[in-house]
Amino acid sequence: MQLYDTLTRGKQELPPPPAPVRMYFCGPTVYQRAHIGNARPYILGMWLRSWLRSRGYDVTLVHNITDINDRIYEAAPGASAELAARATQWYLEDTDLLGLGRPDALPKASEVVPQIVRFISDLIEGVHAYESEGDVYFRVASFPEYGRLSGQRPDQVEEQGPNARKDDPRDFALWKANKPDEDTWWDSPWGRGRPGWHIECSVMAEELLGPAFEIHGGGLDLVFPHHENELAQSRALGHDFAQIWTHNGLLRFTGSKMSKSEGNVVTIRDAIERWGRETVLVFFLTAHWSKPIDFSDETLVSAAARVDGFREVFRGPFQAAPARAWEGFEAALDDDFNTPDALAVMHGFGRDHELLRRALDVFGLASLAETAEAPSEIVELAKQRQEARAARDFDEADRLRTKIEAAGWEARDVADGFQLVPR
RNA sequence: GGCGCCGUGGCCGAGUGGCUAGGCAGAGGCCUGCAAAGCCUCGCACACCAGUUCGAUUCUGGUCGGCGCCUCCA
Repeated sequence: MQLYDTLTRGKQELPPPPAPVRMYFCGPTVYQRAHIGNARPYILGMWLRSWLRSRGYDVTLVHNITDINDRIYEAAPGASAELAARATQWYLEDTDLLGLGRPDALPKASEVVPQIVRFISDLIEGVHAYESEGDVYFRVASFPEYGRLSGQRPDQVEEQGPNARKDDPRDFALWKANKPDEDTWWDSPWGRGRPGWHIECSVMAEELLGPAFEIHGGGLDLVFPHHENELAQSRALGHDFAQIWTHNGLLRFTGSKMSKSEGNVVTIRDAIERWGRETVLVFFLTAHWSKPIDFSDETLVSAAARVDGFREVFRGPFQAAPARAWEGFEAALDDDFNTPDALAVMHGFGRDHELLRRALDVFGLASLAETAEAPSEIVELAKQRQEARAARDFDEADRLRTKIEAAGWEARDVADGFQLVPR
């Protein structure tokens, strides 16, 4: 099993099963309803866990929730904690709609503040951090490896606005002194304040997975500065931290990135309400996880057609796939979790219900194998239609078909009678 | 200014130094009372320009174009 790793810019091999695979995926900042782009790392994490477990790995997936952040203070002056709690609930509800279950742990930044304080204290004890008027900053110059993950050179990074508290404009905040309009804070050796953005992830990951773990995931837009800084903080303390960094491509919406600041947002709920959870999942399956993907009517319509196609397979007779067909599926996913390739293999399963069901199950799509039972009154109409056809009264047969269709079912003639399929 | 990703047939999208990706949409046919579903058949694909090579969509360099990041965006 290998995965593309941002740090080494190449595919990295995982040790063979049943080795432990500890995964940390960066989750959302909770201050409003999550958009469909936020779902990508969540879905990727859940799918990877599912696949690796079926391959015999001992998998632990941690997916964090950032509930301390400027955006939250801004969005709910005087009630930031309440908003964070509510938006956390929204996120859980919305991702639950995808039907993939939950990660093994969903830690929140606000629950690990004491550990964060300890982590920062350790950095100050070395040469890597310093206190300044109630803030604490990471000293980028103290860490020669800085920039390896993102390829950024600290001296080339765009000039920031002046901040007199920093020794060097490239330094980043580990702890921020409380401001008058910030209604949530914690006490610390440096006074009242709250953690900076990046430190929480280093702490939560190491808290739950240890100082060295296998996979760290998140959106491509987090490579710099977020993940670069996480890596710097942890390595500066001598921790190995993540071995493989998986960064998922971003969703595009009418050409540009879907993001809250662009205002071109479709929430997870909206997407599922409009397209259904299966179509949304298949949509994500159609592109490799590391590549950008366009959220458009065209791509979703195409995904919906594919969903119908899979459902159709289970309505027809069983026919065994060629020998070794499953191996192709395994090979596709073992090679950098190539879901578009796996999808092509799945189409090659033909009418082998068993194989297709097994494959769909990896992605939480086993529901596509379930065939719907028509209500008795519809079955009755279909029987009447069969009689009309037998009597060669085709006007009556077509009238009944129209009636069946109006009730949401499609009457098909098959060799030994009829078949009713939801429309 | 710096860093990174990407350009494949109408659309989506894998992949490979020479051997059919696949799906969606479309055209024709078989089947059907008519359909639907299914099955069969079909379409000069690899941004551009050089180079390496017996041979490049695949490697190298450049050009053009799209996208992302540059200290609180998944």
